[in-house]
Amino acid sequence: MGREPGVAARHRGRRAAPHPRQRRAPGVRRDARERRLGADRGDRPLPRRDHQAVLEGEHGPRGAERAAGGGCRAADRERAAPGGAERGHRGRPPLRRRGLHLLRPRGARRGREAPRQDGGGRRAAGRRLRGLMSDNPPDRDPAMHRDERDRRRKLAEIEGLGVPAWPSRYAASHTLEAATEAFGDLDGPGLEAIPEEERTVRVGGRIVAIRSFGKAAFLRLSEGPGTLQVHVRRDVLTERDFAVSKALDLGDWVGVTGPMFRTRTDELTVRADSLVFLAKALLPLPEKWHGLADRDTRYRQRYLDLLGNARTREVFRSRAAMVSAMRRFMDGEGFLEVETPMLQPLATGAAARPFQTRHRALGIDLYLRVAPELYLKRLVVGGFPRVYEINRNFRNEGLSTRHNPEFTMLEFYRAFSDCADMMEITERLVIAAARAVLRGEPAVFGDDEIRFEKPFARVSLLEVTGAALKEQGVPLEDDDLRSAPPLAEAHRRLDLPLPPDESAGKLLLSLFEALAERRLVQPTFVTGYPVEVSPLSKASPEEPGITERFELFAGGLEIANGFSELNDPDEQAARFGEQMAKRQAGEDHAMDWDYIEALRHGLPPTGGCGVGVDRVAMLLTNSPAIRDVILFPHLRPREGR
RNA sequence: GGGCCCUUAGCUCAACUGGCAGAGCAACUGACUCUUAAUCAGUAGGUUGAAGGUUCGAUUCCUUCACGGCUCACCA
Repeated sequence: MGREPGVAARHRGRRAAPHPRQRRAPGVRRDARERRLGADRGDRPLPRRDHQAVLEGEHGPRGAERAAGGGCRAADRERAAPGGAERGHRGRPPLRRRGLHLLRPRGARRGREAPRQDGGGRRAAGRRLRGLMSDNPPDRDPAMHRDERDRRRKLAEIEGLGVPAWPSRYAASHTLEAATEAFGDLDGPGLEAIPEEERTVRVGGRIVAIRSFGKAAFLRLSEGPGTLQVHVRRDVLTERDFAVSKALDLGDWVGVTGPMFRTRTDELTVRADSLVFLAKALLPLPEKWHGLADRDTRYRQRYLDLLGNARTREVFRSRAAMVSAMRRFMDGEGFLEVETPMLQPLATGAAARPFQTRHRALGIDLYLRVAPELYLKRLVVGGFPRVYEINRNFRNEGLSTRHNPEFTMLEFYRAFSDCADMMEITERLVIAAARAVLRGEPAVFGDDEIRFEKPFARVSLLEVTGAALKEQGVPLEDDDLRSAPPLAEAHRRLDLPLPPDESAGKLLLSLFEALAERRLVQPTFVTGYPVEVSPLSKASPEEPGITERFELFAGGLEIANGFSELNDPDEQAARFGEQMAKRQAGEDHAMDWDYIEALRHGLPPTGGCGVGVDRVAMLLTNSPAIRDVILFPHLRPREGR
């Protein structure tokens, strides 16, 4: 609420003196100026059903009505008493809501008759509904877009013609995409050579462009990934269908039946022999040239973004393709897809602040999970040696271009595997995901080109951080990179804030994140994470302070984190204990005795890995912000207004 | 929470050093039966985010606030 249009509408409603408008009988031709939305492609394909119906003889207005009437009752009534529904509306002026004239001093001054009709029970119901939604009198309701009045008037015109305004069903013979595919290969003469019945289609879509010529018009329909032009002619349509066509607005949904042909400019087009009204858009489409540009509106009203911006639709198609490729890959590797609790009594598996909630019946507090990790490993204990889950995690932290409070992670575990195996499979997984979206092309991410090709670089945390420090003019010896005081000194010299826990491991990781992470553009496995920052990974037998763990970076983003799972229950209990002892402000660690008990039943040597699905989607769709790959990202709630 | 930036018609944006607030698109009225950002003629649409200050005069300069963005911090 409180979006710009509403605010402006409020001002206008209060003080603007609308220009007097001629009253017209329903169905009278409206303006003939053309309107249009930038041509684009739609998104979802429509289910193909009854595609043959039209080709089996349901041509013409009759058939169209039948389809529009949702079957039936409405259409049958219509046939029984043509124009019957019209009577109730005939003679009424177009929709104006009662009391509007009070706000129109100029019109009144000019002596123009103030509109004061009720518009029928349906109108009244709509008004009551709006009354419920808002404390404002309807005519100054800020929720009423300035264009909505006109659109409601046209809706009334359509209803006044006896046409069902909100039919239930539409039996298309083709999706727009399918119709284009079926006839797109034929040129004009080629189409003419086919009998009309055989090139007749029944298609539906949203009107995204109207170019009107008084007695004829071109409509551009959009539906799913398809788009198709429709030619409307007065000498072809029934009088009523033509009247409906004159009352259409951009954004409305219609269906048409007629033969395909090619225009003089060679565009594949349906000649509308009949036209069915399917649904009204009371609010206008996003702006036609620039699309929807306002970031905030794009996120808050994603449907408008999808409607107006082909690029947005493409991003989310790519994301879907990527996720299904990941799923196919895991299935192909013999992993079992599982679902583990989102509501957990303890938020474990990652060091992050959880969201807290309450279960009434049980009388307990629960947390939204921060990671599925410990549950998935319980499943390995239970005898599912390969499991994975693609699902949401919730972390009660700040929002940024790389963080959304809920994000999607693919997490998988494989028995008899270690960190190195996990790197190998992660590499193949990420390449498979990239291939599904990019089809072999390198990923363009900002100014960089990222090549998801075997083998990904491998580098140790010590090496890469040491090199970055050296470049910053703060060279440290290997020993110093493992020791807290020199690492803390490096922070001071580089004017970096110290992490709350000043262990050597945290300090090293802090320097890595500050100096090195962003520069890992090509896919790179970083290995050798200190034990202090890896409480769930197994320590290396050779280097006691170092774990068998890796993180994968690309485009400067962390996209995966995997390790040899710590399966010694005593060691795990000790690590949890250390964490609790060191508990810092904000860090909310807990001893998960239930998990320890599971480990005591014996977890085989297991490798695990989590992949940030949103982050990978960012890389593969060249999206600089995580919000661009999440359909409905979290935003600060709108205030005031 | 800190820093920087933005806010002008429904949308996208102009408006010189402080001097009558504009355009395109959308809307509305009219013309037009093959258009492709169709075209043509006309109409309407603004408390320039809010409040205060400086000034003869504020969209413009100053202060505060609000909304939004970016960024930093937080985020094993």
